[in-house]
Amino acid sequence: MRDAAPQGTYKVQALDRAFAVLDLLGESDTPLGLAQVASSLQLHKSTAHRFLMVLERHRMVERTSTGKFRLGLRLFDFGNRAIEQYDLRDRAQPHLRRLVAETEETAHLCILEAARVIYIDKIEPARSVRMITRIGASNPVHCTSVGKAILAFLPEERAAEVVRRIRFERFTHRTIATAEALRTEMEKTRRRGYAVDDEELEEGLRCIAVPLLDAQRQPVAAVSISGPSFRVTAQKLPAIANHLLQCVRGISVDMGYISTGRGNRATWSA
Amino acid sequence: MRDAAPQGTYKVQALDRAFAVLDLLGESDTPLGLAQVASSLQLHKSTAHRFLMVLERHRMVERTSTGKFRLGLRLFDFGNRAIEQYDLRDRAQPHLRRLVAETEETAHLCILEAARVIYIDKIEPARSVRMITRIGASNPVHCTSVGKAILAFLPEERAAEVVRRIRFERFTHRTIATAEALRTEMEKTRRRGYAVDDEELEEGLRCIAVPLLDAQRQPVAAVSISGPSFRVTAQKLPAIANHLLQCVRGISVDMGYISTGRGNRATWSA
DNA sequence: ATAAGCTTCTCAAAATATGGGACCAGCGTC
DNA sequence: GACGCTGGTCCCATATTTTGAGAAGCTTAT
Repeated sequence: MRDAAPQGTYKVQALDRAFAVLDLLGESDTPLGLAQVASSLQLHKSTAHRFLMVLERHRMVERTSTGKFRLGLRLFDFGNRAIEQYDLRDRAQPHLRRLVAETEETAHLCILEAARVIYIDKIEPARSVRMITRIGASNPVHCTSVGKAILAFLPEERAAEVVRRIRFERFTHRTIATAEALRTEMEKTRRRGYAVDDEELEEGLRCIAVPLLDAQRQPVAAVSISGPSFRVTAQKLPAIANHLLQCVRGISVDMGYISTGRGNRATWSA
Repeated sequence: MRDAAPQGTYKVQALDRAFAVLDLLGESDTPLGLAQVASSLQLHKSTAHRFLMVLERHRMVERTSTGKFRLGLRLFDFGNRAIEQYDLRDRAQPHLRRLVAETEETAHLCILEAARVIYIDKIEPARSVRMITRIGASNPVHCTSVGKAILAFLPEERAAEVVRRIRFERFTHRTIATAEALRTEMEKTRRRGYAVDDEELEEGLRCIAVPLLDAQRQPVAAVSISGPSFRVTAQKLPAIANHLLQCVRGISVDMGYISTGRGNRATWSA
């Protein structure tokens, strides 16, 4: 209803509607009244009301003192359970902190899903202008350093699959706009070992990322450093890349992807 | 279906079922197959399948390589949006970090919902045994320091309302078991300015908490320090309480609840 | 006071989800 | 290597569930 048609052969109207409601509330930065929800979603008052009541019972939404609705904390609970399974986040955090201390710029930890990268964690340096990214949010692969870092080290087929799904949306005049250009960029990335987003997503923002490889040498995530272009200059990139590489190495060890010593157990096959 | 009857007059079967599915997946620490989901929830394969497909389309669940289901990252996204509105978390984090550095024990940030406290954030000291709490999880008010800290400073009516909702479940032999006992504990808490949970939730775990008051002097959250009883000794409590008080003061300032200087804008009324 | 706007509730109509069951695929066993 | 299982996908007539019109209650602004 809201974003794109509920394509797919399986349909449960109630769910589509419920999620549309949650989406709407999540999108809005101010709580919404019943009437607003109903009209935004073209639902009848009565229907919207019932949904909201049920969602409230499940604590998926909650009411402010004025009776308006906003997202509920049950979602927060679910969300945390959802990433828990990837305990990557927890393990990576200390390493990211060190990275931020070293570089004095914002670090992100991301994973790939479909043709988008999802921000799993963000660490900001002590005093810096707050970056706008929100943990849990996502961006297209083709215009982010993290996306490119993962993509570049994915096996041919899977990479192709991802590229096929990209809608080459443009954000700045530097945004990579064709699969072709992306392909050569991947080459470059592989050669130098790190990916760069040079104001391709946002004017004035430069990012650099390296992939985190699991025991099978498959990229499962990426770590990046982002900052204003005037601070994250081209000259500094190699040095930052080094910090990044050390950081992911640390995470890999912690995750058990690479053993520190030698006499280690054989690699698993998932 | 799952936990308690879907009471309440408003009903949307599909939603109850969908959430039951999510719940199940969230509860399980290993991905589940269609058959498992269907039988656990007493749904027909066919129905469970349809739900899972729809949930997958919405990225509320995702499939592992083996075809099993687990919670999806969309939930992570929603969850983060949900707490964003309380930007308390972000603002409090630096202060909590300092607190942890000072005390070398685990700090929690919690808010009250109904008769439970929800863990909004957790910071652990550099090297410590991992605490079992999960961010997003919740505990009853009557057996947590944070719960008591908030409760004690709530206006009479609201506190009574909360107490009325408590089911005095026992966890250890020290758990407060009656409204009466809780009431006197509240007195004590108010007098000394901080709340203590002395192995009331878990054997060997001692916690201490102070409330975070908003501009109207209403408790909106609580900050606690938790640790093994042998480290967090009775003698140390006052000292820790001091750190806690400084911490919440810092947060209050950051949130604009208390102005540092004098000539400030009038207080709002929500 | 009065009206406008928003929310809550009821109920008959009908569209929606349901689940029985067929079909298919993979796996472990014999 | 074949067989039988268990587990997953798909289709469709049925009836259960959701739907939404509208009436009634509230709240807030005029």
